[in-house]
Amino acid sequence: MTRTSQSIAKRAGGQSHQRQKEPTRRRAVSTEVRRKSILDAALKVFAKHGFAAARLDDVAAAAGVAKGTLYLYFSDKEALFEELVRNTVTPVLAEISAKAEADIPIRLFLQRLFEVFRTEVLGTERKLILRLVLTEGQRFPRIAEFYHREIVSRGIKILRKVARRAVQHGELSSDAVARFPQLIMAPLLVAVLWDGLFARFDPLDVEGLLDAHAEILLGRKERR
Amino acid sequence: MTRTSQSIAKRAGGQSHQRQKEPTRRRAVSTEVRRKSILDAALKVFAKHGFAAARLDDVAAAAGVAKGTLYLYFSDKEALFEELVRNTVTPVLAEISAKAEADIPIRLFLQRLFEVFRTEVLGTERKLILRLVLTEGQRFPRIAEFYHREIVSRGIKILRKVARRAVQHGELSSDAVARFPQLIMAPLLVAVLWDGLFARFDPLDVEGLLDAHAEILLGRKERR
Amino acid sequence: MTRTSQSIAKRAGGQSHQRQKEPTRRRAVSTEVRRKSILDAALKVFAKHGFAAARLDDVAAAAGVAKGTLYLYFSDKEALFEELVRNTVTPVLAEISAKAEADIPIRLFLQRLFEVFRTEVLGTERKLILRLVLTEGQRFPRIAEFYHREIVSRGIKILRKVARRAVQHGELSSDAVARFPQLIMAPLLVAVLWDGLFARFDPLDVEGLLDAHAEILLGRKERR
Amino acid sequence: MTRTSQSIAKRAGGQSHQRQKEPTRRRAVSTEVRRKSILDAALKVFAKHGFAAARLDDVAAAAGVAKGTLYLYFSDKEALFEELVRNTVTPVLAEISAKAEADIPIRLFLQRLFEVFRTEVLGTERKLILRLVLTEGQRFPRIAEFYHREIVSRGIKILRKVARRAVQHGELSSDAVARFPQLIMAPLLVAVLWDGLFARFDPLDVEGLLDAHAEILLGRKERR
DNA sequence: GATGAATGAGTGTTCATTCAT
DNA sequence: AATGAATGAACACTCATTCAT
Repeated sequence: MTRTSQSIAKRAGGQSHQRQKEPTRRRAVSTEVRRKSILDAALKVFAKHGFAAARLDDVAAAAGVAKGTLYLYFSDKEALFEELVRNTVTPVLAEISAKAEADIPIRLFLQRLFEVFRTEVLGTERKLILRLVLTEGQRFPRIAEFYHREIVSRGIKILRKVARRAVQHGELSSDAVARFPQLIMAPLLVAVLWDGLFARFDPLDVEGLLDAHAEILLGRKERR
Repeated sequence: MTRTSQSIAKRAGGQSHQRQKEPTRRRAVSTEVRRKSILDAALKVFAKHGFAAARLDDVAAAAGVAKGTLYLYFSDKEALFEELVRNTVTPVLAEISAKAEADIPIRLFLQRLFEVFRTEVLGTERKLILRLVLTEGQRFPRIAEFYHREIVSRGIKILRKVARRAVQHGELSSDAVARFPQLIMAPLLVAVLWDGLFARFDPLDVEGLLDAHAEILLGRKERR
Repeated sequence: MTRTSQSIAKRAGGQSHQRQKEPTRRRAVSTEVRRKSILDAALKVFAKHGFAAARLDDVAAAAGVAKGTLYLYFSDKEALFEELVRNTVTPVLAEISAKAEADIPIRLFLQRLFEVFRTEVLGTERKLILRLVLTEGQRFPRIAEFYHREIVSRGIKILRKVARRAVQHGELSSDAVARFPQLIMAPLLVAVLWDGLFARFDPLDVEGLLDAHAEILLGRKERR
Repeated sequence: MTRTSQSIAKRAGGQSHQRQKEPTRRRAVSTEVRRKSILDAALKVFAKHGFAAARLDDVAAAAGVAKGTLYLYFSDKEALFEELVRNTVTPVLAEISAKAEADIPIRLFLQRLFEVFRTEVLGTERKLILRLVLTEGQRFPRIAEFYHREIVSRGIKILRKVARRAVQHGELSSDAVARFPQLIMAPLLVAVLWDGLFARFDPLDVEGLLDAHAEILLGRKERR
């Protein structure tokens, strides 16, 4: 229930044997490493089976630790899942945000946004996280809220700003996208979902999809 | 594995028009009614907790039947879930298809499509089914495949036809939508997901979203 | 729990419609036939799965009646099982008894006893009943007691009489068999058990076994 | 079907003579002890109710462990039952075999065989195992096969060897027993069955029975 | 009498969580 | 900190029995 893992804090105390800094620091490193390996393992297992059907046994096995060890790093299954989302999620946004600051044409912005999404999300484990948020978020209000606060609303703000500027610059003929920046992201999410649902028997040409999407958003054919 | 012995004939089937005996008809009706009430209950429970976390006890209670009764109608939890999707899914498409047959302007078609989606999906339990397909489909290949075959691929075909016609009629300036009809549906799916994830603290103006979407697709402001 | 089946008794009463003898008698016949077919089915199913693992669904299906019908003939699963044993068991003994009455040499008696056992027990469904008694009897005191009273103790009495006579006639050199007539039957039971346990991969030459057994009992080689 | 994740290494295995760490050895011991207590409990419960009607709840309770613990030691109910048989079964044979090696007169051999059987089987829990094999073996082909391979066929081989030697030595006037060593064991099995079925109201004088049996086999009265 | 849909107590099995080592 | 054996609540599924028709 507590969303912070317990034992890490404890680390300072205990330790009757009077160890000097060396081992402590070594421990500290190894602690972070272990924590990371647990989260990696958890991502694999949660992505494959979903939250409810995922077994902590499998997570522990995949992480190469004992089951009890999980509870030294995360208070329970839910906390592990929530931390998983919190951990993997943030950095991408910064990148996009950075691209938006520069006063580039929206055509270029979209091109880069989609490119980043393709390489940094679809091509990586972030795709799994995103899918987990979409599929499990409803049952995890804290995750939904966190994701909305940290990612969605920020992303929307950025997109809206870019769109407004494009309208002002005459790059976009309507403010539709500025009012509903979700329209920019919708096909990206669909790509993620399609990949999980139908890719097996009907793969999606994501690049083509995003090109077409940009074309529509910009109201004309893009040259690439 | 399962050694089912008791079992009720699946669905009334042919409905041989005029059965003579009262009891038969009464049974048949009552059987269909009960089946329906189980599916209704299942939808509620699955939609709320997801497949894995849903308890058949709750389904039975919500349906007002004993737990064992579920097994007279569905061989196991998975079968119940799959039938749930199969049962609720089909009719909407017909409606949309009908609208597409008439040689109406794409502007009008989109308007009606979105209207049907808002009233017949978002406003009903179909929203829950759709969400279940999106969130659980990955773990239920049969459901994903069924849904793709019966709904998605058909829907895409219809949309593509409409889009092609619109291109020929000069209503659309590019064939982007014809190549990726998913772009038409993407915001609708996002609306469903948003509703489940963020509506609590950041409700989405679906009508506004869809208007803006139409505006973008058509490349100009719509008058409504 | 009641060891008599209920509904058969009821048959006399009820019947508001005033039927004459004809239908009643027809019913009576059909009742007995049905009862028999249920017992036949029960034997198959109990013999295959044992009492606890046998399913009344299967019994009903094999008997060609509805599940509820079983309860018109037998008060519950136990009663059905007990009646099964009671019904099939008795007649063989009479035959053996008959053979014993005649003042035949023990050599001949044994030869005939084994022959009857081979043809009337091992070759028939009685083998299954006997095996059921041996395997399930411990959990069904009433069956064990019934079987002991009706079959075992009577059989022992007969065998003892025959053995005593043989001792008096000098056909047997010791009264060992007269004291423990079980020794005559032991290989027969072993044959039944062996058949169920090991016959698949190590069939038993029952005829050879019984010949050898007779040879030992009589203290010399038999000519056949 | 089963997705066992926790699992304790089956049996200590090689017992690598000298382990250094206390805890390892303590665990090992305690593990073996617990395993044994579960098997003991299982024997009681299976012997009383038979396999199908035995409840693992009862086994766990009798073993003084939680129900889940059973699954740390045995993959499922069947495995528990099979291991039960495998575990308890072997040692007796060695004893008998040992007695057979010595070139003792068959009269003595039988005397000792019966004695061992009375004290080491009838007087112990092995009686229960033997009875379980006889009563449940038909439904457990692996058990039947195992028992045949490990016990029955070996036992028969030993008995046959002894019998042949006795024939050669003129101790037995016929080779009947050599051809069908089952005839030696039959009364022993009958004793086990009788004990379970009829002992309540008609106890069997096993010693007398076996004496009489030896007398018949040897063709003359034994002096004891 | 006969049916078979409905019941619900009962049971094998799983798995998140704890805790002695 | 780490382990992994132990726990026991939880849950899917079964099947003897009932009863309305």
